[in-house]
Amino acid sequence: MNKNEIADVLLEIGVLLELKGENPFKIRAYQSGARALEAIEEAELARLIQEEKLGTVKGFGEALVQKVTELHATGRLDFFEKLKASVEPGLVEMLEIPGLGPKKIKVLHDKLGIASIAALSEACGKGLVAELDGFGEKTQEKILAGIKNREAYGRRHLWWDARAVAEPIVAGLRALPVVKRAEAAGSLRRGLETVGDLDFIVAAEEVAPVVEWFTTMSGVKEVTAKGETKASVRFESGLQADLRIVPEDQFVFALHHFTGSKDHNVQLRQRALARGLSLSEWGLVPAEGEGTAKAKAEDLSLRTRAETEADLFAALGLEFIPPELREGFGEIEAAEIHVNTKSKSKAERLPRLVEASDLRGAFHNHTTASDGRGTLIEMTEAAEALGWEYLGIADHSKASFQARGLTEERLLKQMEEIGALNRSRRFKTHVFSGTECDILPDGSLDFDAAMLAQLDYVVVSVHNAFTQDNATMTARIIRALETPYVTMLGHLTGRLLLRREGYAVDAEKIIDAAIAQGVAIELNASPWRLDMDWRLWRKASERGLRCVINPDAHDTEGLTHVRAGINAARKGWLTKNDVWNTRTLVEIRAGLNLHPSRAPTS
DNA sequence: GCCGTTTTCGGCCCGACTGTTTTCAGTCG
Repeated sequence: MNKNEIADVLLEIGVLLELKGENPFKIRAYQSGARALEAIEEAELARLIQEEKLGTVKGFGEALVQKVTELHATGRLDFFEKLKASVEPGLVEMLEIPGLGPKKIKVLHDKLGIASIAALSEACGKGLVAELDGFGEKTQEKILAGIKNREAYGRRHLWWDARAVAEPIVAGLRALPVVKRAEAAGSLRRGLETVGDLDFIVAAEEVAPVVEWFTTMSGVKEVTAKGETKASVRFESGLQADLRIVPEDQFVFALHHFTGSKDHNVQLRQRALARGLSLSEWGLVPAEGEGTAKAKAEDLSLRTRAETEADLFAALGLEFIPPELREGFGEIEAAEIHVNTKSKSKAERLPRLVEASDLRGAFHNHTTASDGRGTLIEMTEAAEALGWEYLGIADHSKASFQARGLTEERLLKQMEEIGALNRSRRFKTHVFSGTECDILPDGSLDFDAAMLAQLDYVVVSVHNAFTQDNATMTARIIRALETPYVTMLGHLTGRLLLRREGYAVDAEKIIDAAIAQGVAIELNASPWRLDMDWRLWRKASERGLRCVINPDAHDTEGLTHVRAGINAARKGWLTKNDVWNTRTLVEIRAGLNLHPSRAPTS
């Protein structure tokens, strides 16, 4: 079993133990074990198990070492099988209903024999749930509403779509006269690829006008809560938005708290405690002494002052941690301020993250020649408007028939057009001639070497036979990477967020092959791809993998998707130096090793 | 189940909200 599969088992064990009413700290141990596992590389895990050193990794004690070792070797775990058999599968699903946790589910199961959402819905309809001890009419109604909402709005939303909703709201809040500060928090601010709901934190002199504006803004379908300090609304799309209003001197603490992630917050609070401080959304105060943290936070003399999040981190001996890194994947250790920073290796320090303004172009873009909706001229014009020094055109190859893939003849014709456009000097942006060449099911390419050699660069991607097994697909892609003239691999897994799982691949083997061949892997910035996943980039980049952020644009608007790619790159700890298309035109030309017939004209 | 500059036991992040309750348990973020 590979490490991700093992991590999934540990998480599932956590859920099952929760339903059994186990000690919450035991459950947390399984969850943090799963998280720690995700941060280890496959080969590293194999080595640790082989050398019996897994126990030296934080979070793995005797019990987890034994379980992980067994899963790794045999793919089976007796403890897990027995546990699974002892819990009705329908109960797991019931956890997804808001307001229902393990305790209530246990009562429902023990007293009414309910073991599925359907049975629960029926029991609520008959009024049986309201009669249980600890339940009531309100709870019953809330459960019914939760079941209905789950069907209607149970899904997450693309970061790109959520951002489009959130940006005007932040602008609108800031424009209110009583508002001092306003920010979007939550997973949106962390740049996560999908977002559950929106969180807005506002510092204001008066609450009522802010709540009024928020609950009556356009697009609001339903006001789900409206109180003294907060309000919640739901939009037509099903997206929910929460507003929290705090006094100005608490703004930074609330913003940090609601930006999360949960793991990051837990770790930061532990760090605070180790320094005799208590951190909450109210402030940073001494942990010792009388009264709650909230009460102490109201005493200005006790509270650490923070104008910015940087102040908050500094009070805990840390550099500012950009929101994108706050996932609990080692950012706090990396942010520790050492008197002698040379005592930390590069990998242990907080990186200076790549920024949107660092990009000077991109390589994977389509035109009307294949399935794009912008012409070569339109796309170049748009790239110039973005200030790009270069634009790579990589239309589909002939095997992608459904996308009007180009034959050799059509591709040669397009190369001539691009050459003519460059020579005309109509645009400041230089256009590179490339292809998004299909990787055929056996790993050979859709164009032969003679054709590929004439291009400025070659992107290779999988567009068919998605159902091949992991080993076949991995070998297929590696064979393609080993073909001469290949510059970069397109979308590693072919996933479509919230719609389709990626095809099965061994990402680490492919990364190794790419590094060995000096081939780049793309970070496909299309908001519904963001593939290769940010969770893989940090390690891959440390090992020397070259990243290219490509929008995979199918129209002029699509070029702006690089912003989503920048987000993902930042979440993957990438610096400007790690991303190839931050290089200048001159550097890129040198790096492409262009065919003599296509030598630069300037 | 994990962990230790109070170390082999007794802790484990913190607080709000909700609904059901007369003092709090469960859930959520």
